[in-house]
Amino acid sequence: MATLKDVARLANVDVSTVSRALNNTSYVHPETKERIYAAAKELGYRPNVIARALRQGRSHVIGVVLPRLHLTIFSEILQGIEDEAQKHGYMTTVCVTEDDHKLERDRLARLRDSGVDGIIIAATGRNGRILRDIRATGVPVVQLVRRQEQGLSSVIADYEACGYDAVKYLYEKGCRSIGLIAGAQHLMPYRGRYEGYKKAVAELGLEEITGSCEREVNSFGYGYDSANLLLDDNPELDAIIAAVDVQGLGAIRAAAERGLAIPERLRIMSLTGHRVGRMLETTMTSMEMPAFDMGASAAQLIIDFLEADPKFKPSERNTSFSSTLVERETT
Amino acid sequence: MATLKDVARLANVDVSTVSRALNNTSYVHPETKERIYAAAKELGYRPNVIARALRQGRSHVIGVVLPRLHLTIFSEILQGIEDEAQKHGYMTTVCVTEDDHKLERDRLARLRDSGVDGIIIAATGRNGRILRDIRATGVPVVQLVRRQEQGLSSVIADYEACGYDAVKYLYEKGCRSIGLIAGAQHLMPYRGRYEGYKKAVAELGLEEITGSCEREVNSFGYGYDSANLLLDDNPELDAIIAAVDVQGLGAIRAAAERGLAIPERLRIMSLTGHRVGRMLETTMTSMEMPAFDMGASAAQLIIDFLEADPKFKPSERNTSFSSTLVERETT
DNA sequence: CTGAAAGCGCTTACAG
DNA sequence: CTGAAAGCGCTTACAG
Repeated sequence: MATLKDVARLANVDVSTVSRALNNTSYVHPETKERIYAAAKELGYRPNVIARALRQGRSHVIGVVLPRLHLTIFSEILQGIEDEAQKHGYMTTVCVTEDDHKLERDRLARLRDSGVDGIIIAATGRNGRILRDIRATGVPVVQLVRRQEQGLSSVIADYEACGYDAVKYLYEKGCRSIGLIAGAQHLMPYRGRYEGYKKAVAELGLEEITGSCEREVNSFGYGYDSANLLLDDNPELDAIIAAVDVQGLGAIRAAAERGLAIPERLRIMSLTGHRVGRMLETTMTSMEMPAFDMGASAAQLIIDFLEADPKFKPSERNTSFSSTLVERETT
Repeated sequence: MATLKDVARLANVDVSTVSRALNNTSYVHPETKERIYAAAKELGYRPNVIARALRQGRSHVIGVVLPRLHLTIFSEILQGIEDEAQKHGYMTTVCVTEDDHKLERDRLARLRDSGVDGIIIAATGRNGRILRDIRATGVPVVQLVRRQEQGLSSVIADYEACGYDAVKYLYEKGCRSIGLIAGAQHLMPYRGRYEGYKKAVAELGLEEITGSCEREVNSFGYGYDSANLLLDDNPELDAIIAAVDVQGLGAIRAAAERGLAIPERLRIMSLTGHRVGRMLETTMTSMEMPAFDMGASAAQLIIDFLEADPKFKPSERNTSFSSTLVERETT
């Protein structure tokens, strides 16, 4: 690979001049510039980003830490992050934690040591100390989807409204026995959805019916088992609200196995719609959050911070997006 | 952040000694070592990987280029890659191309310039030249899933056997009019599956019935439209083979809309099973490739190359994995 | 067994 | 408008 030095030699100038010309970082005589560009082109010069990173103390890499990608909203969110990052010349490096806080800790350590410029994370909520330590060294950290920590910026959706609106919607459809697959209550999205559900159920004078099980929360099995428990305990149940789409798939499957007609006998919906809901034998009603925009927004937050004047670094910011109900066949 | 220099000062030795002690790269007196470890610990020293990368000319990052992650086998494959990479101290940076060769070209350029040590790619097949150029600079390149180029190592599945076995299986189930959703014939997995299908159909004396449409190939819509075309043109059709799961979802949906009972009236299966097949209202039969292992194997190939003695760099290697039929409810 | 020096490829004050 | 020099934080021959 050709280096700055090679270009400098060919163009008959100093490396510093080449650097200035190529980066447009200060005035260079047009003729000199011309020569430099020609030389760079001839040699197929590509700047060594590692050397640049070392010198500038900036790697132009954003670390992204997510629980999982497959069959979750996170793969759509990630697209938003990458899109925004690429636009501004940043690369992205993604770590998947499976919601295991030890894995998460390990990945965060690696990211820190690998010199990422910023971190976007949908956290387990068990590594707040590390996140704050990282933040304290000047590396911006943005919480995504889950606002688990105080003092760190965040981009989330309005989960409480999701839960609330879903109940109201199902009530209007005629449902009077509405079950919620509750999820992990130490994670704010699940907690928020439950709070909204609870509020609506109370307002409507309905019974609170929630179910959960011991399996990994963001999974088909969790939805399947929880739906079965709900249906066992509440034979009169006429609606199930799942927190996320894969849980909804599990609930649909459970209903199918029991021969419960959807939506006539049992209505099912998810509070975190993503693409899969539209692709089913019976398409699934869901609350859809603007996943792509949320990802882009998180990346924007990081980049704003990084590109800001060191004297005026933006402070903590918390953004909440609204979800919208998309009606399909399961209700 | 503490640097080597800080540690050296505290331990009263030269930075070079600290480096040797911390990296175990040559004998250091036990007592000195002790002092150095203590100093490093006290300062919370973390090596600056960017500086190390610049000095060693190795970044310990593997670039991964994939068409997409959502609802494809690639998310499982990626887990295999990351698992293997992490084990050997490599990070991974993932780019998604949407099978757009311009995007792919751009991402490859970025990866090259960002100094990745190796590249794993499921390519569009339109940037062979660039891939070979990258390979020529000593950066190992492994083709994954799609073996589009000669002269570059690859990890694939036996697509032809998949197509062949699927037809034989359906024939044994009593099917005599078996349609194939063909997919993009310039991509080797689709081509291979078609060849296997063709061979089996010929052996069995059946009619060759294939369908395709103009949409993005790895999508629900492609499966949905193709299935509808197949069913319009061949009312007697009693089986549909989809290349990938999302196409299968599309076919299931199309059948459901037409009121065709699955599997009694129409059998449907996919040749690239991943997790979603088990999560459906009617679970889907599929050929399952060992996705995780394939990813791990690709990463292994890259790492073997990188860790090998410069004088004995391993040469091109092509690995093919077998798929296994998993029978579910759609057949 | 350890130190001093060179250098990876850049950028950026500092002169002039 | 451009050059010379320093330095980012490491590693690694080279001496001794």
